[in-house]
Amino acid sequence: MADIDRSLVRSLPLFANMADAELDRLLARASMRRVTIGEAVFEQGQKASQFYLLLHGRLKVTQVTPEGQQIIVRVVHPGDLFGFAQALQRDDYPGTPIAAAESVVMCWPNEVWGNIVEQNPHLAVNAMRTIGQRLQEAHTRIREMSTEEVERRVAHAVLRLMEQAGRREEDGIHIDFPLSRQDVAELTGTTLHTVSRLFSAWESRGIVKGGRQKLLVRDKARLEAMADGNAADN
Amino acid sequence: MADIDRSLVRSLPLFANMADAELDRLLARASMRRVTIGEAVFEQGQKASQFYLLLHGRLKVTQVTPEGQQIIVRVVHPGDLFGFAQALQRDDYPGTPIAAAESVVMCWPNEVWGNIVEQNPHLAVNAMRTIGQRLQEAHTRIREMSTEEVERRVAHAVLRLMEQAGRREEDGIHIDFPLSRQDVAELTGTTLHTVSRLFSAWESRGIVKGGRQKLLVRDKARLEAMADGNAADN
DNA sequence: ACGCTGGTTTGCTCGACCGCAAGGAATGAG
DNA sequence: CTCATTCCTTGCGGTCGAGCAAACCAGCGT
Repeated sequence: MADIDRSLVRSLPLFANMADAELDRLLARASMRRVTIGEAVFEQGQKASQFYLLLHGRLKVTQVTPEGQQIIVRVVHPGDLFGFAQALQRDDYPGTPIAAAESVVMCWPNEVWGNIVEQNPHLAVNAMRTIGQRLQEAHTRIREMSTEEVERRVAHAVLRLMEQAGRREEDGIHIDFPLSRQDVAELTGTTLHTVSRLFSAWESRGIVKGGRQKLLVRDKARLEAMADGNAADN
Repeated sequence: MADIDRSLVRSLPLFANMADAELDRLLARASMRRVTIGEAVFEQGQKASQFYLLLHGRLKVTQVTPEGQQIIVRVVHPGDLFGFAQALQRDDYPGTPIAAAESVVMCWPNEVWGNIVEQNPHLAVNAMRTIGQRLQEAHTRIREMSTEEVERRVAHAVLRLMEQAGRREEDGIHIDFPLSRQDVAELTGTTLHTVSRLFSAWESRGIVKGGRQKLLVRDKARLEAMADGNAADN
């Protein structure tokens, strides 16, 4: 396998304060893979043999319930770890990461993890922070789903996507990967219909501008006001 | 401060494969504290200076929204770590752990964490597993809140409590700490009224038996059937 | 024993949101 | 260009569960 260039990952916070030599050693055992839109990196329930890092693109991690209902557990952004199942003490993957945009992932065999941690506690600490952050996000989501009604939840979700995947454009901030109404519904625990209705309403008030698998936030302030519960009609 | 006996924690999975000497060194830096029912170990938003381990008792970790709505983020059982805010890259505590029963906690100053990890990667790995498990539980809860209607969610929550805090009794399995309807509501994202109604209905069908801050599961199988969506009336 | 406090039960009403259904627009394939 | 697929919109009716209100009850302190 061809060597992987250090510069690809050097800037990631995960590898901050890791010596070049260490990093090279780590990269020597990694492999890379392209994932085309709609393709799954691995499948829920499959035996977990590797763990992954997203270099480029965007993934949505989905879970399906026994009844066939689907939800999006989280969105993976460049620089995020995912599929670290064995760190979670399980031998199968709990979800399916699907490429929402053309993506490039990097992966290591599971056994590497033990070595890494032994030799480089920094990385372990960083990884733990990452997982900790996930945990907090999850709790935030639980709190929102428990206490807020749909409109506010969706507003929050959109704002979060904006932070994580927003891209400045002439007339607002664009969510920088294909995102359907259905996706937003699965992120917020509602239905595609309700999301569509909400977006329509917001668009007529000039807060956002929608499109096929597209979303543009024009008035961040008003959206935040809504998310924070200020009724804010007009 | 008096020495803390190794036997108190030896059996915890968190400290599995940790040498006695190491463990003693760790315990030497720990302190212990009793928490009486209703008392908070620390408060949400407070600066995080220590991290904790629950030795005995039961805690419910609550968060309050800006609007004053309260939810229970999770229940802490003996042997669980909690308040590991700095591992999550934040300097304040995200929630308030309140004693639901008389409890004993153990705690360490934050700085200790770094040393521990450096000297004992095992512990880091174990801690990560713990957090990973939390994350999974959170995702499970998100999935349930997204896809299941209230009755099934509550059934799931009760079953989980049963696993974690159940105690065999003559005529069923008793949840071994004071748990109000309100608590269950805050765990499942519903209202005390709805929970009360559900429990009444279940009781009349012989599935559970309620009491003031008490709950006894008489027919686990039927409860599981309900949680799994089998309508199961009769 | 008495009255308080905090937990629980239960009825009623109403609204947010889901689910269905039908149609419309954008995109890609042949 | 046309067709098919996929995504989006919108109307309508039904319902689950929230919210309010009023009792009720158990346990505690005095």
